[in-house]
Amino acid sequence: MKRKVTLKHIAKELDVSISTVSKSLRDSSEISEDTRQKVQAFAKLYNYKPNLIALSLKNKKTKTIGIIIPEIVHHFFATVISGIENVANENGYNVIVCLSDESFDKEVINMEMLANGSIDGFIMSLSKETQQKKDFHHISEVINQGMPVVMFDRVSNEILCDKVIIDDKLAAFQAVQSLINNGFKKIALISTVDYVSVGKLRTEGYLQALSNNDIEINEKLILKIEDVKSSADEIENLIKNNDLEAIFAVNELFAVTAIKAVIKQGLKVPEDISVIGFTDGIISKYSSPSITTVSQNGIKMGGKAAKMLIDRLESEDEDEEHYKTEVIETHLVVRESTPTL
Amino acid sequence: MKRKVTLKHIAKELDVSISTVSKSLRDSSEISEDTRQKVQAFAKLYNYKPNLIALSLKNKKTKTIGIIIPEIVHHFFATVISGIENVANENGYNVIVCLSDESFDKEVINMEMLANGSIDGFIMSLSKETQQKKDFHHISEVINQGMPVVMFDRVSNEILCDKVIIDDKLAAFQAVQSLINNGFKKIALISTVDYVSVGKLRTEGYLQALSNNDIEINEKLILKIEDVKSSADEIENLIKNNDLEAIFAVNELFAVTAIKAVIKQGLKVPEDISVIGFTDGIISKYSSPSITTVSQNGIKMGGKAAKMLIDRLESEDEDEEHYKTEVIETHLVVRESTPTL
DNA sequence: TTGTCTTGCGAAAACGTTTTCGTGTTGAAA
DNA sequence: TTTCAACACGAAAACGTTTTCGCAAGACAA
Repeated sequence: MKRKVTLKHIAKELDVSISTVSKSLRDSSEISEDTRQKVQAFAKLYNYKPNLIALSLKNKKTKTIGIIIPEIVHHFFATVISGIENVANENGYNVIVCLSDESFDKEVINMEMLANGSIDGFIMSLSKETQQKKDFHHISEVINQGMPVVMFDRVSNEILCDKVIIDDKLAAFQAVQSLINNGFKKIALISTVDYVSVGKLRTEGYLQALSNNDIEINEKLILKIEDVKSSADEIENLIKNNDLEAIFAVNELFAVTAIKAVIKQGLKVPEDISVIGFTDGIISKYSSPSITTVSQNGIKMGGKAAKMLIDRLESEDEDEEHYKTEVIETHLVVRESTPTL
Repeated sequence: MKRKVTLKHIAKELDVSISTVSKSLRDSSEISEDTRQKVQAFAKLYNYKPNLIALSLKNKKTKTIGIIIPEIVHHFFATVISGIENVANENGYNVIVCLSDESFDKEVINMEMLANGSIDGFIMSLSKETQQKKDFHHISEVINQGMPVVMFDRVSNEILCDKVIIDDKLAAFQAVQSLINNGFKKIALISTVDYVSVGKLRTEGYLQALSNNDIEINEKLILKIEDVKSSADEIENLIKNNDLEAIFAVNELFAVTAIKAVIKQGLKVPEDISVIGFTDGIISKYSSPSITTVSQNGIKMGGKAAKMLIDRLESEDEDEEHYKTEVIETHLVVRESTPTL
């Protein structure tokens, strides 16, 4: 077991100073050709690699991006990480991932932990609890210390920083409009509780589409799921008690659960009831029937977020306070759960 | 924008030495009650938090675990990360995630990068390319430098280190045996190419089950998928050209693709053909029909791996060379794609 | 001989900690 | 009065870098 070799070791071995070694390795013109070659050869032989922690301390830069997301066993968030990682790597950055588990406290703890020197900037999506409490002090504190933050998907207007989102309302609107274009009028909505920002926006899109087409809004057709565990039963009741033509679900899980419920009633998708979901993940693709859904490109979102963060990190001129919000375009992926137009 | 406050700032402001500040904050008995309180009050007021990078450099410990996996948009790997993160967090560790993208080169680069001080130890699963090349020098090098490595799932016998696996062969054997118990004899296998260690082992389990029950092995019923893109067609042909009773697939994707192919042939699952998959992920759960599958508990695997790594990191006594391989138990989750027993 | 310029290298500071050791001041015991 | 311990604190080293500055030796010109 040979320990890692440092500049000091090399210096001692070659009987020169640490400075000389450092300069030699960085091809400084201060050092004679002779010495330089000798040092470089030795360093290569012993596989010298500079200690990144020491560099971080010296440069006050870690070349590491902190990611804080609610969960990772979730197709969308996984794709976002993948997108971030890609762009980060291309630019010589690593990513350190923390999970808030939808908990406010864990989000705060993780942020404070990482903010103490471990990373150069954050990319994050709010936990449900944080959105509910509307307490963002931990985030503004970090921003105040001069550490850039990029938020994605679950963002808040109360925080000034760069953001990457999709136009949830518009996307939902378009999805519901496509159902209306198919001649459907009795369209149910399966959404989340309102404090989840994206759930709320997608609900707004649904309402907008109906009212734009002079379809009366029927509260009985709107289901807001609080607890995922009981969602299957609630959805079954929704279908049983209403003579539906179509269902718009704000995520994949609700969509596939709806389809299973429809089938359980002895009805067929899409012949009897059409279903559109949100997020083009594994489930939508491999469900039977496969699910027509709004695709939100997580890879692109993550990539964009990483790019924005790195740009800000590497722009010397502190042209701050000029925050941008990027909107990633969505589109409807038509599959088997809706009639083909 | 107030910069982070350091010991030096506090020392200057209170007109004492840095040592005094440090000791005060650590409640050293060397410092008078008076000074201690003064310093602590000031530190609290200015929200002092020690710089973790400086601590890492001093202590030669980063309290960070490096994870290297082939991909993250993959339910199993995501659950493993989740399991690791959980245990790591409980023990005051962070995790830094790198993706090899199934590429040997990326795996090497990522490892070398992290090995230079950024982390205390690795948890990893081999990329396909690495398994194919059988080149593990980057891993043994790291181990040689005294950095502990824990491998999971895709491991290699050529590397001596702690490992966490499932008994792939046994699990596959049991799955196929359960099909045989149902009276099936014409059982197809959909597997990966052999250099993927788990694919190979699961194939062995399949073969073992057949031969244990004196069922002749029919090479035509064994499909080894090289390229995922063409898998759907290959699987369709397999089903079309053989009068199958059951299918055992070595992963979720192959299982769900098989089901779709069966349905496309106008046949029914499980009435005409039964299907068993491997890995209890999103797909198996939400497919229609839902899929009977071998569950490999990723959370548990990740948690175990993290525990093994942390134990090794924190055991002062270097009782090395005493590596363990933990086997996580699996079990068959029976769902709709097989007859109920 | 003196002064100046280059070349080649080393000393030291800096990043932010912790910790060991040294030291000056008290107060009390001898 | 002297001696010694206890107390309270500071100086400095250490972790591994990079970089600024200084310095010695030699070359060369005046």
